[in-house]
Amino acid sequence: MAGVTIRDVAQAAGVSLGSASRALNGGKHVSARVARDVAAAADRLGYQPDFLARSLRTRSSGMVGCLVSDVANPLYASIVQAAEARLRDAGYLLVVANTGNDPARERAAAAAFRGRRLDGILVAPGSNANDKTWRDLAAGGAPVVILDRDAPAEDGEVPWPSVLVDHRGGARAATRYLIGLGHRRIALLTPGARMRPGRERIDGFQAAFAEAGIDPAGAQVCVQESSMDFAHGDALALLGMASRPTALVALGTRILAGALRAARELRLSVPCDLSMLSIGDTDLAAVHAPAITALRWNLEEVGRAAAELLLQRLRQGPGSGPSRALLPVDLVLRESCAPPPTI
Amino acid sequence: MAGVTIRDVAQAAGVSLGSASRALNGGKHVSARVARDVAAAADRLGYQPDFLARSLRTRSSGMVGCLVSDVANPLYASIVQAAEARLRDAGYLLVVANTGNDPARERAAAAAFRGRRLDGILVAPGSNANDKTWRDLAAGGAPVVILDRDAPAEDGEVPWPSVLVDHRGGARAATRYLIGLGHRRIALLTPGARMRPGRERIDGFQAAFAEAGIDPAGAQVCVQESSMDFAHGDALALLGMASRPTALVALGTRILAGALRAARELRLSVPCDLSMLSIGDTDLAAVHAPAITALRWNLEEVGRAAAELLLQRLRQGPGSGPSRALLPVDLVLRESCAPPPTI
DNA sequence: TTGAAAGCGCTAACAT
DNA sequence: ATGTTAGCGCTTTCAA
Repeated sequence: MAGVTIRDVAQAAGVSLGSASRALNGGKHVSARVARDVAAAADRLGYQPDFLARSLRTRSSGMVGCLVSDVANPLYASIVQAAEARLRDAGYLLVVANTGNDPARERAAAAAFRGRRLDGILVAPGSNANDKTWRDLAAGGAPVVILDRDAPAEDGEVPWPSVLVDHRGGARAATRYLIGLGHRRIALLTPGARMRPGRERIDGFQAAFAEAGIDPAGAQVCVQESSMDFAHGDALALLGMASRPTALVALGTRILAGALRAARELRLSVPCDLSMLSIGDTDLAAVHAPAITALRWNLEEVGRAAAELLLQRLRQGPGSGPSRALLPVDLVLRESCAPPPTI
Repeated sequence: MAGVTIRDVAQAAGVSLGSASRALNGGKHVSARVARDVAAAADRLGYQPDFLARSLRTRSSGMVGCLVSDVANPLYASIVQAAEARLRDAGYLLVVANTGNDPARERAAAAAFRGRRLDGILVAPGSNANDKTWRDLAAGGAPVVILDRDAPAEDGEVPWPSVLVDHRGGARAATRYLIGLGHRRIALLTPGARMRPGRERIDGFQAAFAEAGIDPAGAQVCVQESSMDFAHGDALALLGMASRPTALVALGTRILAGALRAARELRLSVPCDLSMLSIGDTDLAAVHAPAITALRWNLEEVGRAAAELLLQRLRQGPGSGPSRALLPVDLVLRESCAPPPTI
């Protein structure tokens, strides 16, 4: 059952090695009789082609790598899931590696990927520390698609294919909405100001204030790691201030949860005393009472678009097809935002 | 930079191909001078070994496959994450495939894994439909570790290595706790009665009733898919009954969320009117107000233990080391359970 | 210890 | 259209 080579099939079918190979693959330049006999023999013997050997010849492994900081993060999990689905349909296997945003681990993974001849890479770099690594990988012939991160600096050549989420537009719309409700002091709680998503959010947040011609001092940016305890402390401090923010915009599950807890402890009712807006439409936001108004973007679409961009290059070569996908962010109106209390 | 073969290294170091290979690997039967020269040459040329070619010889790819229904499910995401971490430390790459519990996709993935010569497999089968597939895989020399599922029937040979979670014990403890609080009508909302986790939970749930000598009619088992809308409808129906359950035990995020929403709509306050207990300690359970009492088990440990079981077999051969890990389930007491209302 | 040579299973170029 | 042959890059005999 196992260990049946194409040789055995050829022999059993009474044809040469080459004919068997041709019959098993495209089927071009093969007579009907040979095709039939080979197929029959392969079937009878339970022949399973050895992709490894094939890869060694064709210099293509039929595998794609995915490099993110942590697949257990729901943000990435959906991306990986969607990318895998699309790639599997195209016959590729997906290799995942968690980097924890550690440049050394990123490099190690890149080396492992190259050594296994992975055909392409989906990556969300944790910094620009490894720009050279990605450039080498791409130069080595494996297309690299960037996931919602800044692309490495150009060589003046083709742009890096990347899937970007319009965090800036989202933050701007959310802030504009709150300003429209009458809020003048709003705090943004987000992690990672160094990475694209955080930076763009802060940018959009501040842009909305500027556009509205409102005192920018009311736009509090509170950068922090994505931990509930930190968020809780920060929110507590923020809401304890003399002229406290009347609205909070908080990322994801942990930070949002910390902020909600702080509001509860301070006996601030949402949305009467405090408006709350979630960046990312998590289960928590949807289920909380009151339901939290949220910024939403399509995570599956990020993975799918990234896979698509990669497949395009895998089939048509580098530089083919569109090189960027920009995904919109929507504002989902719920019950957690209201005009600020009149003090 | 790229395309440097071991040949080039040997030539640059002025030694034979074989010597270079020996020097680059174990370094046994190699003189100090050769070792030094080869290392220097490899370094200077930026030699990157080709794992594919090596694999073809050694019949080992340095990769492990992981087959689950959906990596985006937080339950699996953490397992994958932890397994990847452990396997990476051991030099393996992790290939993931989502099966959606579809037997055909499971078989396709198994074939792809075998074709790529993956060294081992971590799998959570969606049914017993593919027992033969797993058996073939194992017979082909790739150890198969089962993740919290029923193992395929034995051949009378070595038992399948598997990592099991004590869902039965957990459900029993939770139910016992609710009974102790005075509840006599409790509903269990869980998906997948056909799979091990659901079956064991139902088992433990009913066992607790039997032990306590309570009318088993009070133990409502409500099997359903893991969707918020379904759960919401089911919970609504359940709580609208004349003698409604006074406590709900609900799985994970979606079902729990649906149940919570139903309770809110019915103006049933938790825990005064209705006790709520979560199977799985999700963010939602921890963050909800009131915080939800939950059954918790260590997902990372599932992945880590599975990787450990696999590595054991990869290194020592099949049948070596322990073949089962049984992980405990703890009851985390919070604020969502109280004695039933006196009607 | 070292070099030469075989071969892992396959595809592709070259004959026929 | 088919058979033959030459590798892909590496490890591993087998001699020396």
